[in-house]
Amino acid sequence: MVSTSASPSLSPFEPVRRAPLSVLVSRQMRELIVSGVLPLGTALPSEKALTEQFGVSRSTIREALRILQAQGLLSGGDTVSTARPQVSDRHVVESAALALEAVLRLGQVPLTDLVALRVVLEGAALEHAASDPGPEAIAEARVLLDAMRHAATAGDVAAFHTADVGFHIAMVGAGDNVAYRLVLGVLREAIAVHLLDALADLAEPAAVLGQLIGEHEAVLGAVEAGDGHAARHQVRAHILGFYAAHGQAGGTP
Amino acid sequence: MVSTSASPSLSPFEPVRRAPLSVLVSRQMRELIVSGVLPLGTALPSEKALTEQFGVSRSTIREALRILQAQGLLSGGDTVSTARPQVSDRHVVESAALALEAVLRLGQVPLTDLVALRVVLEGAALEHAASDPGPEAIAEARVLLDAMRHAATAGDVAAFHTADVGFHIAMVGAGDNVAYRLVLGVLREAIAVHLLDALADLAEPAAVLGQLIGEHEAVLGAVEAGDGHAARHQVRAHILGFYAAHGQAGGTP
DNA sequence: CCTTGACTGCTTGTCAGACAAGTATACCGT
DNA sequence: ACGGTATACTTGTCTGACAAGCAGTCAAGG
Repeated sequence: MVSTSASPSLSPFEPVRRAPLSVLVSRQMRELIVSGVLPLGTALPSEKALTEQFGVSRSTIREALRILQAQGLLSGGDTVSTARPQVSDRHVVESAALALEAVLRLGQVPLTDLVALRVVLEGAALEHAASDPGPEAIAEARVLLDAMRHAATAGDVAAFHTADVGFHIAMVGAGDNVAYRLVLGVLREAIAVHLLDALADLAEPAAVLGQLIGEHEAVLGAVEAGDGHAARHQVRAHILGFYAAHGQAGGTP
Repeated sequence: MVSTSASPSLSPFEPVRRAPLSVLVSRQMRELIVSGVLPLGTALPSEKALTEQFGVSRSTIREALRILQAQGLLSGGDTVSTARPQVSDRHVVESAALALEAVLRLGQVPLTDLVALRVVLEGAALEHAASDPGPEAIAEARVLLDAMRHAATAGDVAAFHTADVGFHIAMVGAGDNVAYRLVLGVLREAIAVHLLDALADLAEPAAVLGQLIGEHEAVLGAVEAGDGHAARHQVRAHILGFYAAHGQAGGTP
């Protein structure tokens, strides 16, 4: 039975607008998940079992499960299989990115605002990272820098872009602040499509990619040298410079 | 008929794992929404009509609608009514905030990291705002500051908290960068519960609230004076000071 | 003319039951 | 012990049904 204890009708003349059962069930399950009662990786019982546990029909359970999957708290939903959905948190970030992308594409947020935010955030993250860079993140960044070089010589813009995104994420991850990594991950994912458009529309790809690689090297060098100030300014110049030169391609004015 | 044209099986030996129809339908509808074919405020057709348009059964349509509601792209879902869900973007931010809150409560992000992020972000936003503060935002901030004073004298911690949150949002909104407002809104919503706990646990509420009001006044003054540097440093001190003194209450270590 | 009331649809929320396709498991023969 | 089959179970989807609420419509009565 779903507890319907919520919302005591404070104003007696307003009819009690209870939420649909499916939403109530999803909230209860959500609470079980985020409160840790159902640890990450737990496989949920079958829909029939949930039917009995919550005292509602399978349709209702299924709607609740869809809600939780959309919120990123349950795996699955992307493929049809008999595998039971698992409690997961990987898709939560993806869900947040999806939300941000929706706001973006609905035209509520100009790209320039988003870029300004990214400059501030990434600058701060790198400044923080420079004080004590994680060695494995630095190593990963170096690998991705190599990948960028190869992609540039091969003229593979898409591969370059992938490595580029990875590089920035790795650099931000070199600091140990999870919040930076999270928000910047979302930001990047939302901006990525614009960026790829801009790269694809380049008149002289080789020259631009070469310059970008140089700027990446400078950023990496500054962080390795522990010079947070320089890292911040260089990443700022790197991002703003690119958007000033090639940012108009994507379309968002 | 839902177009199943996506994902041409590139590797013929991997069985084509198509996504459930409900997910496909939700993606199509999502695309219609974010691409602007269905403008904000549009009321969706009835479920039966959608049934015919997409060539799937009502159960499938309903699951798709639940997904879109969870993503914040459709209104409704919180109350049961015959009103058709409307295309909306207000709930998208809420959805992002929900995702962030989930990550937080799952223990993936320490509160200190989040606070550090907020300091950087809010500092940058206020520095930006100081260069050209929106007068109506400033007026709103002043009203909320008054509300804080009244709440403090009345000893109403909850009201103080509400006004506090509103003040910070108004100040950030004084700059015209939508991205700052968006992300900080999400951040605040995620932090809010910790903050309220901390306020409720104060040993000497009156003194602390008084000090907070003073700090808020200083921040407002700096922005009005156009001194971005001072605004950034003051809001930084304001946030870090509070969390250093009272931040342990919420529980997240 | 305006209000009131009943009636008729239509919509959502929920349930029960059915079936296909795929998978896991148990069981059985070698 | 091992391989292969049969069975049970799971998810995805459809169909049909019913209660409750809301929007009209339309006639009766003031």
